[in-house]
Amino acid sequence: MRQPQNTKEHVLTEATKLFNTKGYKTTSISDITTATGYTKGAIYRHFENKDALEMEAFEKMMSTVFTVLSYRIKSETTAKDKLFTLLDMFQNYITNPYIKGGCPLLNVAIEMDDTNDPLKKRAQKALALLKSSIVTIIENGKKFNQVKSTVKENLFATIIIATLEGGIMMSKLQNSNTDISDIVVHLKNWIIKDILI
Amino acid sequence: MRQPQNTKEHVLTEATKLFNTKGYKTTSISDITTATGYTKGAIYRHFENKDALEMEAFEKMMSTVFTVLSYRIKSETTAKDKLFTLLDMFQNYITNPYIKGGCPLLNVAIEMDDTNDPLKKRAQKALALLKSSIVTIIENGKKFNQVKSTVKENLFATIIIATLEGGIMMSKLQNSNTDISDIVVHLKNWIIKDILI
DNA sequence: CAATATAGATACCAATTGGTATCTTTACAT
DNA sequence: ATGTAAAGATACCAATTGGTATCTATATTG
Repeated sequence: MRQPQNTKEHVLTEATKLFNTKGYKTTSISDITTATGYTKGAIYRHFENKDALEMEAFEKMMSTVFTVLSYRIKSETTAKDKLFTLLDMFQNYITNPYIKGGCPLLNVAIEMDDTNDPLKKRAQKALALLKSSIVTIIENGKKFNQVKSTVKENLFATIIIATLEGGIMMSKLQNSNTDISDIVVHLKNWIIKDILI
Repeated sequence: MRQPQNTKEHVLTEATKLFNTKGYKTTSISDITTATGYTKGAIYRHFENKDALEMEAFEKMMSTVFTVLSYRIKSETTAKDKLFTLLDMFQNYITNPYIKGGCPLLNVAIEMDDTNDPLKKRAQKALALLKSSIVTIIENGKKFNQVKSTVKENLFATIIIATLEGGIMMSKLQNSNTDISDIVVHLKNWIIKDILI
């Protein structure tokens, strides 16, 4: 009864780390008890079951990342600055990680193969949200004559996300940041050359 | 004693399917016994342990894919045709899969977090091989005046792979082929516009 | 200060895990 | 046809899995 809210947060924080590095299904409850120092009894008081813990952990990661992301994007005024901020955040997420283990979205997308997995459905929503925020930047950029009218916003968003996520995969596999860094530079050059007016 | 070679191949084939969809660590030996109809005794006669099975399964996937890939690339003469063939093969691997579950390289890269995991090391080699075959295409393309001399072959290879793999991830997450298809079209246009002479 | 509700610890559960020892069956060489 | 060696089946193992029932300790409310 000491600080239940604190306990839950602590469990969630450690579980998040483990899920994003070891994987969701391969992280056991006892992995979490040893990481937190709490017992099963404590964990199951705060989470109905392991699935619920997984979901809350993923949701925590996404919400923190999207909160910062949307704040930073709103702080910028031009389409260029908004896009570059987004790219920088992706790069920074890998080179100077707040949570280790790479992109949570990518990790869930690869680990969950079952179409009906609630976690997969949640990840689909997250991807859609990320995509739509890029689409919005382009749409507004067109309005204010900062982005070429020929740019297809949906395709653009797809390419940006795919290239970043692929770069994250390569960096993760090779334990090196060069790939994701090179890719961000390339995407910036491409945006300047072919996207912006 | 019926057909030991056949049995091993059968086990390997089913294990491969399971590993590439369910995941390596989350696929149990009994998953494989039910998929093949064989018993544990049969499996452990052909494979020293589960790790060895995982490794052989991954190696099988990579070797078949690289065999076809290098054959097809060699069949083409120009840098453009070689690159387009490679892109088409990636797209086809997803839209009309020989093995379901997406790219084996991507799957292993995300699932294996332990740097010393032999499977991860094997995947690193596979990525290096894929990269080098793209680099070679560009190098030869330059020699024969088909590719702009300003193209940085290593960066080019990184971008191609990252974008493809990211597209595969997106298609896998959304159970749709539109992303990977759109991305292949985009990469072809980019190659024509900025890479080829 | 006492009563109550609840956070967390302990001890268990059946099911499943990777793995092994052993038994049976089958193909093939003699 | 028969003996042998290897292929595969059966039956087990300890360890671990997610989960639960219950017990204890503690913070808050009256």
